[in-house]
Amino acid sequence: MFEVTTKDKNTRARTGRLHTTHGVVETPAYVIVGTHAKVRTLTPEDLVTTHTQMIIANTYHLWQALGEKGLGEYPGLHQSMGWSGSLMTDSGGFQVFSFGAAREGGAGKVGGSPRFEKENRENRVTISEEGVSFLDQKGEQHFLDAEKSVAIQERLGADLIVAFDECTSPVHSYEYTKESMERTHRWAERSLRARIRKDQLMLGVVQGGVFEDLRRESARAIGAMSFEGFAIGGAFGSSYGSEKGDTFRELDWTVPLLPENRHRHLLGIGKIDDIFEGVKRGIDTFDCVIPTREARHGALWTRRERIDLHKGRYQDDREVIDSECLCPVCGTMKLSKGELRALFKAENLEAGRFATMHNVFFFNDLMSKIRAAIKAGALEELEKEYRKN
RNA sequence: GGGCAGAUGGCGGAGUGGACAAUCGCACCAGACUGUAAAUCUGGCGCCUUAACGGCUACGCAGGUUCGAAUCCUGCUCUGCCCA
Repeated sequence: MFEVTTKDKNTRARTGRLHTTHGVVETPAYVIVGTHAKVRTLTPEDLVTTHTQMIIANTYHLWQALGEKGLGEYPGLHQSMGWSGSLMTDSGGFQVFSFGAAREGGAGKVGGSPRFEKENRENRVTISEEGVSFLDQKGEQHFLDAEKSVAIQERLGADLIVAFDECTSPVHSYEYTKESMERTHRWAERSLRARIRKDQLMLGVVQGGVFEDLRRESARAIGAMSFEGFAIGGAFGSSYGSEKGDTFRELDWTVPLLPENRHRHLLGIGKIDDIFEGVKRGIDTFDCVIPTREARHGALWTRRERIDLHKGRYQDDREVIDSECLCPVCGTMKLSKGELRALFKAENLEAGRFATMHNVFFFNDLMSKIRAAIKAGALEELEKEYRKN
């Protein structure tokens, strides 16, 4: 159940409370990614000290890791992770893209170039009306469809689950995107029908790529279904990161067509600027690997800059990452950039953990400040503090 | 004093007559990362040139052999080990 608690006067931004079986998520909120039922490098205690409200795990990866037998005996994500807060699982729909079109198309879902140029790049996914067949590295096929995705998600036991969908690529044609979207709508209905448990919330996923009429059509279709909430997924393509005007136009097209009093999630986004853009367009929750992955890669987010600790200039830096930050690393340990850099250089695994703690705290703190700003009618001022240009 | 081994780009360390400005690793520089096949990947890394399959200078120093030498020869300098 979701309730809107405050509405911004100038934008579609709002604060809210998402009630799950494991508590209340104050929104707007950042959902921290823990694909394999673990937020990489962090302990369960770290999740608490970083003020994490909700974590998202992944259906496809856990299904593959656990197997049918493992799933049957699985104690549930909460117990497995030692996490008593709110959890969600993605449906596996993103893997339809990341193992499929992303590999052969050479595009990320937000445009751009292939990330691993040397790897073999054949599409390992076969999509049909029924579902999706994934070819693993041993050459075996694994079939996932709406019913199976929901069944797995019910076994995993997150508070919030996602209807099975196909995440399309920004380089997909209009014709393909339309065909895929319509199929995703059918999968959405199948996902709803496949539910057995009553204690989980389910999000339907709006697709439609970068095409306005498809996005609107998808928002209307998915928005009319009996989901507890809605997610916006797929390609943002050319709109993403553009300098002017059209940034997140997909949200302008879709959010107004979704039920006002239900939860809205933006799948797989984002960075600081994206968060503000999303919040202003009425998004309640976000999930993204940026805080955790970039932390492991040595990149630290602060209000003023993004610090790449691998740079030699931080070798003898005695300052903490961010003197204003109250995270365990900056506020309590007071670890300097030079010290943290040394840990990275020594390949000490604590480096990734400390960096992740900082970034996760940072994004959770950003959301907290956004909530306060919306309530105070000061969202614009807050945004200026975080966006220098 | 004698014997042996070795001196290569910021460091380590390949190369032992042409395809070497020189494998590779580290360090460094730049970039990427957005529902995680990612604690990862890409590019650069002698100097000049916007750049180059362009020019220049280079493999301890000085000569020599050769069409051609980081690679062979001679001497020198230095370093390590061994014997006196």
